Amino acid sequence: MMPSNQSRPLVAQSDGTLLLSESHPRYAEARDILRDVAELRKRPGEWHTYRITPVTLWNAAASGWTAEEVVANLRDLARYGLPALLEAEIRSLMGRYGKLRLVREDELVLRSEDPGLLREALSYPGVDACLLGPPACDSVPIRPEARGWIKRELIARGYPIVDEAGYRAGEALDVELRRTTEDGRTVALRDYQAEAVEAFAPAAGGRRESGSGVVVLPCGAGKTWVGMGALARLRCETLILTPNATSVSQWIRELLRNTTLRERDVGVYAGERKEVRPVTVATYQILTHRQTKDGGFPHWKLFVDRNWGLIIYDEVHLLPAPVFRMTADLQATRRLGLTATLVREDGREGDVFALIGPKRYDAAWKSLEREGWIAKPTCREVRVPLDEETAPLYQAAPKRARHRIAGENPLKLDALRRLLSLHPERQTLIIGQYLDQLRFVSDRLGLPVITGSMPQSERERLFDRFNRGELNALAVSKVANFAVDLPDASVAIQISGSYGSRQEEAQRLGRILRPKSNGADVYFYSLVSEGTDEVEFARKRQQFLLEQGYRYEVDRFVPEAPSSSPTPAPKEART
DNA sequence: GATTCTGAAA
DNA sequence: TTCCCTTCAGAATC
Repeated sequence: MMPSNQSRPLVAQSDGTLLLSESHPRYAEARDILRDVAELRKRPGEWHTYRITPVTLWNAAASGWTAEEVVANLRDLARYGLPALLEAEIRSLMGRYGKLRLVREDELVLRSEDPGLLREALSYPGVDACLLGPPACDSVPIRPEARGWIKRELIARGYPIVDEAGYRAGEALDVELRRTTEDGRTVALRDYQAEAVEAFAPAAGGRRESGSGVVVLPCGAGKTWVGMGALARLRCETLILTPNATSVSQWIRELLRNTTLRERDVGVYAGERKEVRPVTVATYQILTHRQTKDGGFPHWKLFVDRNWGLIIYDEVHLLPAPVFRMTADLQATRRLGLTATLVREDGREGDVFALIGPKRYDAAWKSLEREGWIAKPTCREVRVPLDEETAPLYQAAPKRARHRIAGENPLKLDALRRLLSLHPERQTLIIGQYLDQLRFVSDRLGLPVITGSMPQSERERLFDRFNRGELNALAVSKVANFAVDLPDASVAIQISGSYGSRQEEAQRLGRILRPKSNGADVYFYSLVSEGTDEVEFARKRQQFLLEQGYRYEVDRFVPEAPSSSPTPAPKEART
């Protein structure tokens, strides 16, 4: 029998760091709880590092957790107890959630049953400019235009505001999901998509503060369907914002195919076309475009051109700062954020929470995989040594230049050849960061390479050949991060990547996650130069996928000595 | 009038 | 911290 202190899987530190033992029998139970109340930071081996932050606690509170439940669960899991400091922090932060509420009375009012808390919150500089009149003991009238500003400002200071002031209905729109598409396929939301719509906009009344917030779904799980479901539920004129033009046409196509909207109801506001229709799809880019350096934002009027009842923010983790600013002024309009990850590289999770809303629904990648909605990937990191010429070059190079030398390690070509030979029948994408390297690889392997400078028409020709199986492998640059219409492959090999972008890693894996017609598993390889900074960068990039429950195995590529007979690379699996 | 090219911004 | 891709707008070219 285990000693009693070994019977618990978690070590909790007073700064909010939580260490979870992977091999512990209660690991799965603990992981499911930490998913709701903390975020995973590192997963290097036996001990997984989680972190509790104010935003993770408030998201937990928004989805119904009480401080008492969080404390009780952590206590039950913590091997050496829950540090008093951390417990106090959890109680204090979560205790504040719901204590400050924005409500609509005759006017917009910030209300609290805790006069001390309200006084504290109002004491911060700038807050008095938001007030419409003098504060009473338990409430204070707020200027309607300051609704977003005050939420954002106070959350940054540790005071979350629950917004129950409701939303304008927007112009009504007669729209529903079709029963079947024109080519006869049945239109229906999957269970998790319907649950997400329900969590965002409950059918009958429901919680007054829902109707704004974020739905988290993995790539390929059909986020547009959640958007269409919300549209059909709320039946109002809707503005949809997306990160790029490909995604704009995808939204338009899906809306026409699966809802009762007709062509004249749906508009594109991007590039050449500036249509404003009952449902309008625009890019973030056009909204943030400015004529001159000091000029305003000429396209912002789109936000008020019509009486939108709903704004959908696709890929909300990419929302640019200026659109955040604009969104602060639009708090009376319902907002739906869609994303595969709430994590932002710029650390503005608090802005998403305050200005779009709390997390309303979150489907774990792993559970969708079990149900067959996304493919099951095998992820391998392959360590490739530097050759005799490159190693001294790397050592001598200034720190800044090293990443590129490691990324372009010529031995990666041999490793690539070997990986390709493992899956000769599979459609394979080779994804890289440097155009020089991609051209080198494509030249040696006799493959076409697609980069940003290739015209769209030519890309499509290559995609067609790839989809028809005339081409087994295709090298692609960073276009892979953006082009939504990239064909389906079942093997992806990453030969170089940018400095630790978790976002990018998820996108690239997403390229192969669409379920295969034959139900086949898929493979994701990442080539990393051994003994270089790339190892650390790769670790950082992998973080998000590890958080979703994927694991990477580490192999070492052993180049064949030119004279000796070829031997297979010894495999050394690590976690 | 439509297209391709170019530069700036992020 | 670089490299890369995308987008917008206006100019050049057919």
